[in-house]
Amino acid sequence: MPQTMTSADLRIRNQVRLLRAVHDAAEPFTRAEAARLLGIGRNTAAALVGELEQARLLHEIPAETSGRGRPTTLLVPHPEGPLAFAVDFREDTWTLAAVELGGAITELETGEHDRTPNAFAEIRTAVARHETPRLAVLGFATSGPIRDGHRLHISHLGWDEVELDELIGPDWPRTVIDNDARLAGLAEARRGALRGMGTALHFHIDFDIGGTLLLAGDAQRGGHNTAGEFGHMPLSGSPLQCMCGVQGCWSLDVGANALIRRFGETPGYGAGRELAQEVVRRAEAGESEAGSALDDNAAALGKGLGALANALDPEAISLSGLGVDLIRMRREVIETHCARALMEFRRNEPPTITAGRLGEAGPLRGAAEVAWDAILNADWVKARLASRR
Amino acid sequence: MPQTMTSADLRIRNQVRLLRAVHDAAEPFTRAEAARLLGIGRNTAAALVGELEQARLLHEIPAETSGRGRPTTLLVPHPEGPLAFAVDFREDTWTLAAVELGGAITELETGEHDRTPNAFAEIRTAVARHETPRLAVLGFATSGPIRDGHRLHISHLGWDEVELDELIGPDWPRTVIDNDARLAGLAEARRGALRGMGTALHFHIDFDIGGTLLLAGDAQRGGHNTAGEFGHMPLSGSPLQCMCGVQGCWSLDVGANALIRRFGETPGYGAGRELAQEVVRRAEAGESEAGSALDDNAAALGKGLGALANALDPEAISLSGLGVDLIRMRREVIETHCARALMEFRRNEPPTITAGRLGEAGPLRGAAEVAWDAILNADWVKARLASRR
DNA sequence: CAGTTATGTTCTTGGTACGAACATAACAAG
DNA sequence: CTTGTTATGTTCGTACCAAGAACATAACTG
Repeated sequence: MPQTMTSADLRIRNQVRLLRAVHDAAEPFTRAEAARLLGIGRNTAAALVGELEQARLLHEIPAETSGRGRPTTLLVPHPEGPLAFAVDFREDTWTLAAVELGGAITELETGEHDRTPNAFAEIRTAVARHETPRLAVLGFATSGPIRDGHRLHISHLGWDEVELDELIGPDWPRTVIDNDARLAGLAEARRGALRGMGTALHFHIDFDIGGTLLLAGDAQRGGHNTAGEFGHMPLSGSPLQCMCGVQGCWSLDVGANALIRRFGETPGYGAGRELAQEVVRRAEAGESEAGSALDDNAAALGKGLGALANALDPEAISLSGLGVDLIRMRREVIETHCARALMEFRRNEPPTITAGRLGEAGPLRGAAEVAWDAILNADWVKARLASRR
Repeated sequence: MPQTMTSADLRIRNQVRLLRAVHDAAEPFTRAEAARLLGIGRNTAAALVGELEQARLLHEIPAETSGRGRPTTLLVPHPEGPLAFAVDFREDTWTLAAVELGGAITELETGEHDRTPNAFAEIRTAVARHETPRLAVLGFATSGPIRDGHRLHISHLGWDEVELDELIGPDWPRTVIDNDARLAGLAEARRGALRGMGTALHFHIDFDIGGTLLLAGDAQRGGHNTAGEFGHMPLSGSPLQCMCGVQGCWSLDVGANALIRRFGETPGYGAGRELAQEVVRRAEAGESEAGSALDDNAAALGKGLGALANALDPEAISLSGLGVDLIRMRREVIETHCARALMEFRRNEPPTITAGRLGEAGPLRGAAEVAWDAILNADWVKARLASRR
């Protein structure tokens, strides 16, 4: 509500703040705590909550009493309240889940797909199978950049700027779509390792590196919605040509493709991920060639992270995908090379480098976040309150 | 005002929005236009403006009548309203200026300094010479990172993490300090080449490269206030060791130091800037060795810009310092190498690369912006309204 | 069992923006 | 020169909001 603001909008605004607080909180809180949190009176809080309860957005349940004072109620999502559906669309499979206010997630269905845009229709059917009047919004995580918000490019499926407006038609629920690496980062920023950070970075390391800059819990999208291709900066000095059309990309030295290339296989997609996992297993088993491949990967990763830290000064950096393995097995290599790439004056407070806390669920959780973001605003809440009185 | 919000705060909020609009507008606007802009009624606008006039924050002057309708007034800064002072602190000199709401700037004094922290005391004296009750806040642009907002490091003056809290004491006016490259970028984003951009980058090219990421008109500061050291990423493949302690920095190939090194001089500070300017002049005169040095500089610049564009997806990039010369004389080289470093799928909409519009005044104008930012908020305006009724 | 404490509830109050109706000062057309 | 048109200013009554004070309530404590 950056624009007009009447006293009636004030109420809505506080209700949105309250819903947002409930959604973002790590633990449920009581109505009295909510009043303190928002800086409003107990009487006002009661009025806000009352209306939200009527609109089936919040529900009050008796809080287990602790200490003195009149017992109060815990604010929880309404059992008949709106749901966000979240879809994680991967190379061969998809997952559909329902997410309540507050982030509680229930997996609804998973399926395989044929790697063609038909998959979207299948997913729409799956959504229909689980559709309920409670469904309010759908978040969709895919891979590859979505230019200008509607042209989807997934190179490993051979999708060349597929027009999303044709795949996601008017029969779809309200839908928000974004790419997996960005959404995984967003999820870490909201509910994972990057929670509470003002400036942070997240990288998902798969075949190559995708990532996102997170500022105050929001993922940055760039001018054409294609921000985040950190893997395509020449940060580790590779002499090779990248499939993206540029020479020397960081992704040539970090990720599954780099591991595979080391063992004489042609980088690409498909079975490459399993090959990379095998390299990790062998390295864990102590095989020296595999270990040294991991060393190189970790060194290049660290070097790039240090360079990015110079420019962007993150408080913390989280990793997902292969990054989790690298940090588990080669933390020291990463940190050493990161420090070496950091400007000297900042080596005494390097960014924390950590594994993401949401693991494989990152993109799905991130999709849920952007879905909820799309409705946790004055306009939607206002309409909801008006329709349910 | 993210926290409490009563109906009284609503008025303040709208008044801040109005002041912000006046400050940010390219051209003055009338009271009726203001009402439309803020989405409020004419009556409300009259009330807001009336109070702001009484607080000597806004002034109404008759607008030259155009077309039909009752004549209205133009909203301009109050002639006795608050002033921000802005300081640009450079290698050997400083400039002090006064800036009104809306950005109108008056230079007050310039001076030289002895390159020691004494300079701050001299500047404080100069401020005192021009001090008026109208002075509300001081913005200060310096060079070098200011860690955690209070430890200033200026390597070319040999200042190693000077404690700002000792230099800027309680006898100073309310003071906001930041580094020149970041402030120059902010100024471009607010009043220059990057105006209105959601995502943009600015780079100041001097001995090396400093810059800032600008999102929705705000410069990003990072977790320790040291974001912006883009020059210390290995973007152009230099094999050399950088003075910052890292190998391969972009700054080794772009900027005055790179030009100087090419001609056998030791990079460093002092006379280097003039040497670099001489190289530029010689190149303009057609001297081939100088021209080729410029080519290399421009190529490395373009390459780095492309890499950064992949990651951050700016709509536009502006340059200051030596960058202005490079873009004037070698635009094509920069753009060619930028395109080459861009991922293929985005080469058809590369970021606009342009010279900054504020030239040498960038840091000063940026300092004025952060100074005004510090007071154009609910708390300050509320206090001002309360004290002047 | 009485006192303490934290919270819920009720009612009054000051303040806000809005809408409608009217006033005003320019221009335009005859 | 007069009358209509147009955009803006002004006044007044209305709906709404959050705050504050006073009181009620339900636990715990000693």
